[in-house]
Amino acid sequence: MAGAQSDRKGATPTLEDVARLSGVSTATVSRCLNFPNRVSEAARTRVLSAVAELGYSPNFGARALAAKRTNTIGAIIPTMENAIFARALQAFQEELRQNGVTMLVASSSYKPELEAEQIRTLVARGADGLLLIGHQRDPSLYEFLEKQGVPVLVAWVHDPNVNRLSIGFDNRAAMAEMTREVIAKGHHRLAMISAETEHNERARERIRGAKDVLTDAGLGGSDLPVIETGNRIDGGAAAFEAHMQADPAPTAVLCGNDVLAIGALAKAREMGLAVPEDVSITGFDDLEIARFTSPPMTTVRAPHQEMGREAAKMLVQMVNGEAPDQREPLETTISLRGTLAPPKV
Amino acid sequence: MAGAQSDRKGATPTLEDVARLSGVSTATVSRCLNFPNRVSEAARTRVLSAVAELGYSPNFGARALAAKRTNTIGAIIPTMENAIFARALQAFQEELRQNGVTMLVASSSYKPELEAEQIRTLVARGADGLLLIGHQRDPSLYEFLEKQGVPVLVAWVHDPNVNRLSIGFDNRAAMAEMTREVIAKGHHRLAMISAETEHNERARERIRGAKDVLTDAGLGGSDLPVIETGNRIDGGAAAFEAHMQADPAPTAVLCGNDVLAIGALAKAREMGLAVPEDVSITGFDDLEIARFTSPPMTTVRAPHQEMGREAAKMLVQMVNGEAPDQREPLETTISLRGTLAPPKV
DNA sequence: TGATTGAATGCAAGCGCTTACATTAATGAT
DNA sequence: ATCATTAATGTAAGCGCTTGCATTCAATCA
Repeated sequence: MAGAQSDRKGATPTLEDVARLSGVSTATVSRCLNFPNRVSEAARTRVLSAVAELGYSPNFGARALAAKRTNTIGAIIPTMENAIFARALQAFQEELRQNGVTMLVASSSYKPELEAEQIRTLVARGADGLLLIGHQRDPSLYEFLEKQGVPVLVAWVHDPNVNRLSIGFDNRAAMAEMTREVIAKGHHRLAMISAETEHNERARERIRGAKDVLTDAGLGGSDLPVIETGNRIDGGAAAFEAHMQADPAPTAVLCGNDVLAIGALAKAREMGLAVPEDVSITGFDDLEIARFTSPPMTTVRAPHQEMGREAAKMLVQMVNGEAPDQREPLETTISLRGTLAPPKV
Repeated sequence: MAGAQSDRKGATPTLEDVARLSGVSTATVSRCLNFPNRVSEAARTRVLSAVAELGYSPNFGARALAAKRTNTIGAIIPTMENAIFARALQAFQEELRQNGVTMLVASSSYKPELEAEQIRTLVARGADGLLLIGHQRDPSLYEFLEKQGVPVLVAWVHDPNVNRLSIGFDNRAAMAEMTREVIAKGHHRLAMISAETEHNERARERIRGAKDVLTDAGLGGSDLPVIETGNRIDGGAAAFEAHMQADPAPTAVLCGNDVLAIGALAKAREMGLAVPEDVSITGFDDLEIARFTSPPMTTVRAPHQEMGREAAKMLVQMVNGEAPDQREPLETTISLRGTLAPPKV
């Protein structure tokens, strides 16, 4: 009765149907599909035409079960609502697709417990590898992944002190460079608006970068007023307002990212403060909109698309059992635009 | 020898290991995990503690193969870079998660061929159901999905003339309402900036909505100047500039979405035109940033999160073989803010 | 010519789970 | 006490694919 059940018309064709139609064994069909050059030319053409004729498409579950591999890579990002992750992810997905692997995304809303759950879910779903943002998370998660044999790549950071493959830029150095630009304009009283740092090393590193430079310049880095807030425009606006209550008020406000900076800029306008005459504002990320604010935003440009693409390449290697080299940090640049100028005298 | 291979320590535990440890059959373990109330209290506690002790987690491929179901739902959106899809997707994912289903996303970059490929990929990957944006696509794709038995839900539109389950709002009516607001302010010369309409019925419907109202008001709807452009800020800026070359120039520019409107607004400023004194601008979507532009943007608010959440609920029903009712269109509202005012006399 | 080799293929044993069906135990109705 | 009914569990047959090993056959070598 072999094959009787798959003879029913209408049923999804199986490997066996293809084998029967092309007059070879299922093993040959399987090999033909997975390692085309392991079968003879003749067999290959017969199989391929049978595949086309039947409209055969391999069953994912069966393949995963037998091959112990799903050709799926998971990505967990803090939020989809920030264009910056979206853009990197888009590039990541495109590159994966070219390699025949599918992306599984989840977002953690910046919550570690949720992220832990997502990690377990994606692993249970058979992700062959995982892309995570930032190194910081409970060590037991890394142990879990190690035990499960799921390779991990960490993106968005570059920290030579951590011995784990990553692809990213140096958040601390980037913010330091921006801070140097700011004090080079003659600012002495700075303030900073940051994303919440508790579970976010990128945010912390950016603050450190700013403080480093201020300290070196004898401007008391440890005294830098920093307000942490959620990554939303209104959070940036509120923090800016709070900073400007200080007396004397800062002449420049560094923002940990563009979303916060846009909020700050909007609030400045609302408060009747001219930017950059009364106060300078800087961002980080270089979202598309940064070129269209009024005045256009001075911000840090990080190569998000490149990061996504490279991440995909590395991860593909990793799930294939190769060990890619740790990359050098990606370059960031300062986009000098209208929101930064010397302070009034 | 049963189970000999899974006795090796270190290997991932299987259902059989759990069964052995808890002294029941694999069938009982399986039932306990999938339908807890089909097994006795006693068995349940034993099984559950065995699961915990072994750190058992079901094998995805095996489960998919045996159950012919993956508990995965695919979503294909035009782009991740627009916050509006991201927000809906986030809500969609959250709701799915609560129902134990995982989301598989792909983005098509507004390209039909790419979308077709993504649809096939997601189906091959075992998606139990699919969320798609808009009705418009090659009929053969719908046939394919039908043949594969994969239920589809279409979001972002509500068209009573199409006999296919959908969740969304009435793009045409929403834009009509906005247009009515505009002419109620006394505008006679309008222009419109739209996303590219070729494969985008939402964009087309919005244009129609505007024209409907103008025609009814005796303002020659069919003469409405419309410029189509890519969904980017700079596209909106360029289109705005082009519209303003007309003589006489329009006194109000309707934009098909907020991204375009932000571009228009930025260009107006650059051209030295005051908004809303010299020209009114309206958007569509109500992105977070719409409240923070200068002046704040008058736009159409659509309930994206609700749409995402409802879509998830409906799709979960659908993959469970239930047939949810077609929902009424979701309500849109006009957010009247600063970019709309009567024209100068 | 016979032995050796390697490429191409086939055979068949799983991969780990679900579920139809069979079996047993417990309950209630008569 | 008897039988029908229901609840709980077990048995075992797949689900559709991959892959180790065995087999075949033609080419190559001594």
